[in-house]
Amino acid sequence: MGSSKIDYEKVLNPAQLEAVTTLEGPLLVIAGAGSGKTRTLVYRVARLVETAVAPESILLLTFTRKAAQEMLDRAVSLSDPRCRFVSGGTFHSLANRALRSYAETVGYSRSFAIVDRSDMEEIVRSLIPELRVPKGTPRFPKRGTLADILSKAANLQQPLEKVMLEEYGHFLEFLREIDTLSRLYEQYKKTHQLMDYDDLILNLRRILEHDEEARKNLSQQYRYIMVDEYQDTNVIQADIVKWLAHEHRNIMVVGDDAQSIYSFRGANYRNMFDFSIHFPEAKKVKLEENFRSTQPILTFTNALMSQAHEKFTKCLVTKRTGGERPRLFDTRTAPEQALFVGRAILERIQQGRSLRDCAVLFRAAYHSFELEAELTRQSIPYVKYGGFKFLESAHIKDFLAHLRVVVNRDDAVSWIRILRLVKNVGEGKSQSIMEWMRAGGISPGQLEQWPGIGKRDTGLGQLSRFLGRLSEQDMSPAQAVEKVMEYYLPILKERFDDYPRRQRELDQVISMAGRYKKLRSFLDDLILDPPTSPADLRSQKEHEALTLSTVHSAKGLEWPVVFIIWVTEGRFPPARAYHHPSVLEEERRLMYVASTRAKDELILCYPGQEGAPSWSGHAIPWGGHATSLSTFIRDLPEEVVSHESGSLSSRSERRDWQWRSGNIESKSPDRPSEFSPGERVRHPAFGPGVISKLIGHDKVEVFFRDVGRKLLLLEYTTLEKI
DNA sequence: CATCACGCTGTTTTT
DNA sequence: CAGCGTGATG
Repeated sequence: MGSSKIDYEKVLNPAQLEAVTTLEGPLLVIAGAGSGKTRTLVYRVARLVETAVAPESILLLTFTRKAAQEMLDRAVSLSDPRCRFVSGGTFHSLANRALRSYAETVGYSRSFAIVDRSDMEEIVRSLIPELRVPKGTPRFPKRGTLADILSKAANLQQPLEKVMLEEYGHFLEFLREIDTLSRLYEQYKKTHQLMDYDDLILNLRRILEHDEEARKNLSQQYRYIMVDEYQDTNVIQADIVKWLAHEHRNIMVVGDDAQSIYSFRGANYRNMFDFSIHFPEAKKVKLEENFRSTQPILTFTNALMSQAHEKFTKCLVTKRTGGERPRLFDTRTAPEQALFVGRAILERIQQGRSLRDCAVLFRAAYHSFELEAELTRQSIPYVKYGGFKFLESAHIKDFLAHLRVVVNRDDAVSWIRILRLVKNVGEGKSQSIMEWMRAGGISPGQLEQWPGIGKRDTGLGQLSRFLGRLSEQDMSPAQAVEKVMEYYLPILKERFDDYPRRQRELDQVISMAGRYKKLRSFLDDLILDPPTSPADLRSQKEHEALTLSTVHSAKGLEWPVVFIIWVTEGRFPPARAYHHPSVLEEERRLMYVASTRAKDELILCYPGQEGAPSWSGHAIPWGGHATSLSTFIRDLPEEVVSHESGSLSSRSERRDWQWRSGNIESKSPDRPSEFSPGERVRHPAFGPGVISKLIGHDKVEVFFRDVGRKLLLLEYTTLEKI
């Protein structure tokens, strides 16, 4: 390699070098956290391109598209601009691309639409009446749960009964109904040319299995395949890999069994073990040297994982010297935890850290609500990742639905959405209009010819003419979104009081459309690679801000200072109570992923009040168990993690947060007397109901701050009783 | 069709 | 508690 810009032997350690220079044949890389996995992939891409492999014939499958893009960008700046032409993306985007050519094989048209999770739930909702569940049946699962069950069965490729036995035992009595639902759902998708996330990969596999030509074409197109985060793939994805690499066998998979945290999606780290069964000649490489964290942090994570039941890796070690033990703080209660973290962040800033150096990680998005209120009070800027699905908020879905029906006329979900936005049209009318259109092969612009149209249905005429214009000419995505905005803005204003914010968000979506030539690619990308927050849409400029993130969204990232907050809560159903081994196992992996994000400093905290009430200040009703930080952390020895108290020192401080967080009950004699009618007061939590009780007024005006799915109350004003 | 009062129920993570 | 679904009422 005389022409190489890169001196691989110098920049890579021996294990990495082996992984990078083994270009032919199957290769399994077991890579511990922070062991330079991404680096290895990037260099391998560069190496392949340097050795005159056509970039288009390299496929890099990652967990998110962003991850693929970042790796390819790095490869470009490292070696060769042609690395830009490497195909990178997720299994889902690969499947989408393939299915746009071969959908007929699996009985679909190539113009099928993709439904996201909320669409799926909407379909399920519309099918439930057909199950004839007697009304008032107690404990029939909610649509979200039903969607979970269907999706899990699809992902695990197991019969409903088995999935329900294992994980939804409390719903077994409804097996028949759910089974029917499953069939109805499949049928619905077929008739309306819809595929959900699971169908994408399932159908890709089906094509690879049954369509010899497609298989040939695809495996010839991608001669060198790399899969990142292999521990997070499921059996279907493993099969896809198997088929794609069956002939040429140039397949490299990279993963860390300990970091498998997507079991809820059917991911199985055993795929890592099974790789050698499908590819017996596979070479194995272990990356064990950690380049990220200090040794005390790694000692902690090693201790954590040594208790795991099934594992086949590795002890993490580093050459980095020094560093402090991770610290574990018992903050007594959840509100104190928020205060504690807020303060600790400020301390780090005073010590010269930048906000960008710090991150706070947690298991579920809502766990940071209290902290967010605290950060707002302290005017600490933060960016939050994970949890709330920006794209699934009503106004965005409504807006996009108008485009989706133009691209795919059969997309019933979107049809019903936009029809119901029309005045005087609800569930009933939208359904019958749908059926009439399907039966007569009516085009969107002919909507106003619906025989059932009444004098008051002028809105239908408007919609009809609008859709007619929209589908007439071959519009660019940029023009199309402008047109939709024109039509939709009045509806938006009427339906939402907070329309200025929503309009701004729509403007951001609109601005994305300019980058696309085809409307369909624009819509597909929004579903397959959704922006995680409105902030994400703003130019990707780095903010000088603290990061808050769910552990899931923090995968692959690192920060000098990492806080982990673990919030007290119960678990449901009882069969999966917190002490259940499978829950502990899952939690342990999460904790592992979270703690291996830290470079220099790791701070864990938990509200230690055992059995503390968890939900809205009430005891957990279903007999589940409230727990503080799982015992597998608390029982770690002092040498590994220092146990400290994070409780607030002074009594007055404690009183202060107590009422600020709404913990004082209405009957409490301690009710703050500062409240007087008409006064505007800052208050961090809970809704008007609580406040009313607290202050003894039944009219309050509240001021919310939008923190995603939930609104956080910041201020309120009492109103005089009339 | 839209609105409201009432009763029931309870996890989260993402493509 | 609060979010959701249901059933009754304009």
